[in-house]
Amino acid sequence: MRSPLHEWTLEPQEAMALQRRLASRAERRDRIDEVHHIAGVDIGFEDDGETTRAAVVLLAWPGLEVLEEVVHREPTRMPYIPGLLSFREIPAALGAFERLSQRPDLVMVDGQGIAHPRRLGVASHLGLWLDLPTLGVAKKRLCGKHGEVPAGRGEWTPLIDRRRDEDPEEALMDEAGRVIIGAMLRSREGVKPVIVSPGHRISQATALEWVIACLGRTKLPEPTRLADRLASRRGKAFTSEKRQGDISYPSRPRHDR
DNA sequence: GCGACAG
DNA sequence: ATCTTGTCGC
Repeated sequence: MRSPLHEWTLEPQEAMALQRRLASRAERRDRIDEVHHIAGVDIGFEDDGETTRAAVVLLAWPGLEVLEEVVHREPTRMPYIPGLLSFREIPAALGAFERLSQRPDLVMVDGQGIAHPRRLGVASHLGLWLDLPTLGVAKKRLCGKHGEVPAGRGEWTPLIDRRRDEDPEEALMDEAGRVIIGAMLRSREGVKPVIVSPGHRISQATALEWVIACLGRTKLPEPTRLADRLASRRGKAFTSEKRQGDISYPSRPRHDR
């Protein structure tokens, strides 16, 4: 997948064309080895968006202890355009992964996997570049429809979309020819559901299983929650470079997100 | 033509 | 995403 021809600064039209080509290579079937390490990824911005800050947290499975964390900063290359998010966030994410001492067996990304108009959300795109199993955990919907989401923790409802650039071999379709692109998961009672969708080398069912397995008492699963905190300016004063081992964080009263 | 629109 | 204080509830 790694190709020097893949420019990260592209015109919207070119970026969309590239997404269509890459989407056909994103696998929706499980191709995961034994999971011992799970990584959480999230991106933040500084200086009015001039700088992109990528955070990666490596956790042990089972146990979810934090083994390593990396924060990487670099100049932002593209503006935010709905549907083209990966081109803006992935370069920095790759920089952070290069500094990680070991490759995880599964990566959880803040954003969509295939729950995307062209079936290539940031989680899918990143998975192709890293050639690792990835899944997306998003807080908001990009496309697709769904019914009411059950109230109980761990319950979910499928996120359905009309058929678009689908690969009949991999797509999960219903009798009406529509596609299941993700799941609206109630990760916590009384809180808006998160959207879980496969990124690369993982199925919808397995993606959901892993997210549920990594759920704590908060809305976001541990990998994404920790990466989110690290990438957010909340951790700014404490995330100068890279740290390892057991780390204690200053706990501030927060309620959501 | 009129909304919707990840982070 | 980011800018921001207090406030409500487990």
